[in-house]
Amino acid sequence: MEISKTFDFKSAEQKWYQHWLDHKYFESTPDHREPYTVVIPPPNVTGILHMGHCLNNTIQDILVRRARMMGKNACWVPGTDHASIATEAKVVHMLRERGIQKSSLSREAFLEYAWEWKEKYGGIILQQLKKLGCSLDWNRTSFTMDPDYYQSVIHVFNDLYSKGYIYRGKRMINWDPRAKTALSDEEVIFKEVQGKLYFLQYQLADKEGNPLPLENGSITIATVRPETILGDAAIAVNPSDERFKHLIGTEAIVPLINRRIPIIGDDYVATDFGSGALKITPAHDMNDNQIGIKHGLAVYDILNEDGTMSADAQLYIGLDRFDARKQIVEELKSAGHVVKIDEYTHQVGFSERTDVVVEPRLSLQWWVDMKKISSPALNAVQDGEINFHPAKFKNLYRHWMENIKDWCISRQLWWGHQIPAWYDAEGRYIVAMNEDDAKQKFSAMYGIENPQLKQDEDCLDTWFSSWLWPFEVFKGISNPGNKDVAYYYPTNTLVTAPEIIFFWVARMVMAGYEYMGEKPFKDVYFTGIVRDLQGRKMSKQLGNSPDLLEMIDDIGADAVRFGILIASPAGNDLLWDKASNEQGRNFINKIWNALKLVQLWKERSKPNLSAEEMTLGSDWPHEWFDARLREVCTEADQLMEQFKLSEALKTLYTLVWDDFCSWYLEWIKPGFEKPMDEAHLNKAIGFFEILLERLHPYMPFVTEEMYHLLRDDQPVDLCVRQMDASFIARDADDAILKEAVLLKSAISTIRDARVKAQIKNKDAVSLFVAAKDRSVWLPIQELLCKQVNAKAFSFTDDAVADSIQLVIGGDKFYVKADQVLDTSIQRKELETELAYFQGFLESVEKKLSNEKFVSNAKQEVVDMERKKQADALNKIKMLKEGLANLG
RNA sequence: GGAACAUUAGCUCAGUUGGUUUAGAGCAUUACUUUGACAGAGUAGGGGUCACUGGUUCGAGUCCAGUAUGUUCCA
Repeated sequence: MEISKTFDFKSAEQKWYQHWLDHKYFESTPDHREPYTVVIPPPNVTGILHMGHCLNNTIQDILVRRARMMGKNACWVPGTDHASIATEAKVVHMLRERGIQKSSLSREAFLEYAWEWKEKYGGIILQQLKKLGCSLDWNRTSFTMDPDYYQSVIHVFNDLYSKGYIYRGKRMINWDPRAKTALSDEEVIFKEVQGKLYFLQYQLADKEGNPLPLENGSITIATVRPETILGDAAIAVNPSDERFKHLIGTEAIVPLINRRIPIIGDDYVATDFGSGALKITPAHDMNDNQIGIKHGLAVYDILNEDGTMSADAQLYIGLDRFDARKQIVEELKSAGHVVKIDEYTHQVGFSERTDVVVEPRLSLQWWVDMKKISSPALNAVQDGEINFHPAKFKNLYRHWMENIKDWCISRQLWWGHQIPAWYDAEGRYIVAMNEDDAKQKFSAMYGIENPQLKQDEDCLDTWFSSWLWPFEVFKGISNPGNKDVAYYYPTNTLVTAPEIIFFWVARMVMAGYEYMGEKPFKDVYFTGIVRDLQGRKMSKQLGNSPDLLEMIDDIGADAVRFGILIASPAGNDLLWDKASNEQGRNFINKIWNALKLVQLWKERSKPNLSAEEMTLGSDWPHEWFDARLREVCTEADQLMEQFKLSEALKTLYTLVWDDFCSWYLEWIKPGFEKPMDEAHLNKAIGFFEILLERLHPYMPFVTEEMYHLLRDDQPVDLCVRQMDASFIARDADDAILKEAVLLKSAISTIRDARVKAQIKNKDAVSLFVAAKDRSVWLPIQELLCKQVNAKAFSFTDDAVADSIQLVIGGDKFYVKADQVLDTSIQRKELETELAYFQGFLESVEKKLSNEKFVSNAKQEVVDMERKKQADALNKIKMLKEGLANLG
């Protein structure tokens, strides 16, 4: 068959992915085999494929394809996350383009648009994963807002509530005073703002709490929001601060409203910022709120929903916060409280939606009491029931789990799972599965017939649904104990990014134990963050993320997979560069050319060659490659077990490029215009198939294509070919591996000597060996001569005149050419080498003459040093002889 | 502010309980050779006081302490 000059990835990718789908290779149903289950970290339904996905899903595909070829029932479940914030933003954007305001719509109408958007644009990313070659079981595609999934989320909320694990509580949130809504942290955009830092003087109070005149002492605080002093509950100083230490326990007076507030000590206060004294406003600052809780301070909420001053502020009631700021500064100035005003640049949060300054504000939210469900999840990782790769994340996980904070699960959004709580007009509420259930429960609890109830407007945090993912994709909650969940759960490996270890991984572990009584996965592989060459995280904002689909189109999915993986050390971030794709493409080109060579041989092959036709008599190269293949595959398997995917691929890369292409194929190559022995050829094809099989999980398309080109009657597709476990299990033959090491080094050394002595390639040389053990050279002498263009090989006991002397494997080698040798380069080489060994010998002898070393070090270490000494001495002797021999 | 992790050749990284030929690989780079599988291949070379400062030890890239820098997560 005619083979194209290069691999045509475009047609191959299209052809083989469809072929695999047609043959249902990716579909899994429970059977007698051991399952290997992976659930995809569901990408946002709004998402498009970027480099992070590429890395993450390439790794999963490698694991899944490998498991499939190793006799497991591999099941990789695809799906998407409804991503409430991101999706709602997209929908709002779409509506705006159509001239519709979200606020003008009812919840139902808005959700209709949202579903319309989801059906039309959602899940593009799943189609893109096909381009990458991902072997997902598409029949199992899940979505976190599928009807069953939705019900399961509601069920879990009810269940946790009834167990007392969910409660309502006040929390500081980001408030958008224009939209009159809470914002998630992700919706707050921080901008650097040139503002003013006001230094304000508070009078101190006497024992009765009456203000002392300013001349009798005062305390100065610094603030950028002077209007908030109306909400002050305390002044805090650092207890180690000599300037203020003595004031702790006394009181100060809030200017203008004359509120008495305590002066407290807290380590939180930075002594070198502002004046060193910090006003505490628990209702309007995140950190102040924490300090307020810690010290049991009063809370004065001075702002209304729309950002105007509230009655609690006492002054400027109904005035906008910024107007209030201007006025209060003037009043404070005239009352003599302003010490100075500095220019000050700081970060201010703005609403992504309305671009107004966000106010921190206290509000009622739903919470999960994490301490109640976290302990099995902590233990599972500590005890190695679940393994993290790399293990360093275990510490991070433990630290977080031991200091776990309650989880705020309500979000002021519509797209998502609506919180299943119903309220009456008086604010009494009930948690239930649905409205009827709620009415019934409410009547029973409060003794009210036919209550008028309204469901909570908010929806649940997206993670409150995705933490059920590993079992709910198998309907573990909506259809408990079904065949699928029993078979596939717990899953095997989760591949995800370390930044969501708390948001997602830890919570899945908790949910797994809470609802399945069992861990959700055995291993967690954390990928690195993909960065550009400047070390910046790849992101949409920076625009430094390459267009993945364009890249696949350009260079092929296999090259992209190779490129991202080879650059990806286990657990470290990777600096990705287009050049690694090129390395992938070059590698594909290399194996493609190996195929072309084998194809060429096929055309010239015949059985039972005559003596003249034969280039190579022995089977030695095949025996060696067989042993080498097993040795390297074992090594690669071990690396895979340790989740060192990148290194495993490097190992196979070297096996193919060096051992197979550079050595093995060269060794069995027939002489110019000579035929190929059919038996040799079949051996080579057999090895080639195993190499393709090993590479398939990493580069599925090119390997499948080549596998079929290698033999047109393949009994199965490579995608589902089963790796021969017994092949690997056999121990590699050590003797032949050692012979090969000797052969390779002999070839390299002699080739080097030929170059240095400027012997032309076509000029044959004669080899003489003064061997201590002649038998080691016998099996490899034929190949050695073939590879270095030697016409004769003989043993000798004496030095050979006018030759180049080399040392290979401890034996003296003489290379003799027919023409006069240029020995100048050779001489220089020998002298450099001699200097090296003399320096080396010196360092070894220094060590050995150190009595403390000889008496304290382990015997074997000392012996090793003695051996080094002896070897070096021997080497030096031979080098000197070599120099003498050059004349 | 707290915590975790990292720092080894131009780049990306290995380096297992401290000793295995005066630090290894891939990519990149340079020189030479070759052009009958190879948008190339072969051979060789250059390039590192293993971030810094101390300490433990006969011996430290490896262990300990501190410093610096970077990254991430949490505030």
